[in-house]
Amino acid sequence: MKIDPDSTADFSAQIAKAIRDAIVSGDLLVDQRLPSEAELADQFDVSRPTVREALKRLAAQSLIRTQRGATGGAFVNRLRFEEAYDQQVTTSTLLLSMNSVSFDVACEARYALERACAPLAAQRRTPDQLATMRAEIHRQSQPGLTDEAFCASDVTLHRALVDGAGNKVLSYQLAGAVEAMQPLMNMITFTARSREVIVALHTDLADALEAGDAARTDETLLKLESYTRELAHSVVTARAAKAKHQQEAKKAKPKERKTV
Amino acid sequence: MKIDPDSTADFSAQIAKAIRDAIVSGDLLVDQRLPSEAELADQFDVSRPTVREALKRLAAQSLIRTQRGATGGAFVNRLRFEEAYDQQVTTSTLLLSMNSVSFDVACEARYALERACAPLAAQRRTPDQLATMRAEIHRQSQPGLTDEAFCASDVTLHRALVDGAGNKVLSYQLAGAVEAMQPLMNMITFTARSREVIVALHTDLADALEAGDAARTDETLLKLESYTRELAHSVVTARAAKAKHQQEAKKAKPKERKTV
DNA sequence: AGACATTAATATGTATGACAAATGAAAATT
DNA sequence: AATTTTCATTTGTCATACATATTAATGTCT
Repeated sequence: MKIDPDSTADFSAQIAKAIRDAIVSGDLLVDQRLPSEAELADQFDVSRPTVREALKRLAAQSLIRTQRGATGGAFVNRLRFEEAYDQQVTTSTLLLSMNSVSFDVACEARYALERACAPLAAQRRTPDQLATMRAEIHRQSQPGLTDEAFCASDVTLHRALVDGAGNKVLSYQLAGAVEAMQPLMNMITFTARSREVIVALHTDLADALEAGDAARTDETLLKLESYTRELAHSVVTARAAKAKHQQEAKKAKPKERKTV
Repeated sequence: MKIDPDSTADFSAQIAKAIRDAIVSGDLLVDQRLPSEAELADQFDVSRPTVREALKRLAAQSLIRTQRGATGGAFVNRLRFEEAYDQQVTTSTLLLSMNSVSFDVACEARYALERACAPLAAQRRTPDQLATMRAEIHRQSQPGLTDEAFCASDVTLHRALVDGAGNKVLSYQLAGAVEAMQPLMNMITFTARSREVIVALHTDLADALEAGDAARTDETLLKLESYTRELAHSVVTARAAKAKHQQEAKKAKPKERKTV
């Protein structure tokens, strides 16, 4: 194992890549122990801090875990779905917030993916998952609920729907899409009227799933999607109108400064 | 900013988490410069190597980028879809290979997701994307193609289908699902007959997309899924039969050792 | 004055050496 | 035989130094 001193990349990045490739290619197996930091430093002909930086990079991706002590060291980590979830969610959340993804695009993606689960969920959803959905629907109908709590409950309900498909890979792939939407959803102010509509649709959704009716599930999701987009749109136009109003007021009395 | 010396987690992990939270919460904005390593070391009351390990963790997740020189430092990185793709693909690939996910489960997830794109793609696919699909279909009909090249072409074709939905979020979410399947697909040996069938189905798929026929696109994808699963199943049973045969042969002549 | 070379300052990248702390295995003791 | 002690190994952390890249300021020459 050697690295290229002329490469533009850092040594630690090159070393991390070399080890990562070895893991992905199956050269290093799960739970297998890597050489100690000192040995790696020898092999790659770099210092120990440099090796450590490389190992921390891999640890950040959950590719290895480290253990102190006599029989310790760095071990190839069995990547679990739960760990992968978390990374997916943060990555997806940042992707949406940093790339000015419109609400419509994100919403379309989310419901397209959920609808992909619908037929499977109608067929396989467990009583437990159905109960989770009913419980969340009940919570959503409570009057005192904050908008954030309402959105969080919405995410839980939709996660139950996705998990209802009984396919771990599907659940994993959709976790990001569903949860990453939450910050965008949180920007919506839910009126009593809109909550009522959403709860009704959620109830339809649970009913359709309980009946094992894939077509009705799909229809309900379509309705939910269009209603959600309507809601978001009305929020956006309301904000724009408000901003315009404030701007005109400012023009009329230019002497007044911000009192925020 | 302070860290907990009594925590079980490494200092570098704690510092990475603190900075990551600041980025995710919007406390640190895109392209904003972090304090220098020396300043961070002061603020967190740790040494510079420890700060560097934390920064390398964040760099591994593409959350920051670093630049050398007088005006250099660590900057909050705008997470691009392309970078996120790569991480998604490696993560998904490892998830599948390390958790003994069955071909059926992965295949089901993949086609469920692709079918979610189908109606959108039928409506929006660009001529360019259609041309890509046609070109790959043509390549797949070449006789000299290796199995690996055939699978790679398959991935390219399906990526074009997914991208045809014209939704970046959707494309990103599905990149992992589609590409992560390739190693599993590579295990299939394609006979001339099976390639013929697949190419025919791919042609149907392109035709349906060209006609903007969502229903036919969906049907074709369903056929492709069931055929793919049939193929995989036949491979598995063939292997099992072969293994059984070899085992019996071994039993008959126990003196023979492995000659591999 | 303007163009170019020099220097200095700042930051990351890397190396060296040291010590602390955790951990398990071997050795010593009861 | 069971328990305690010792010890070797390995990661975690620190301090310091130097190399290198990059920019800004400075100086020099035409």
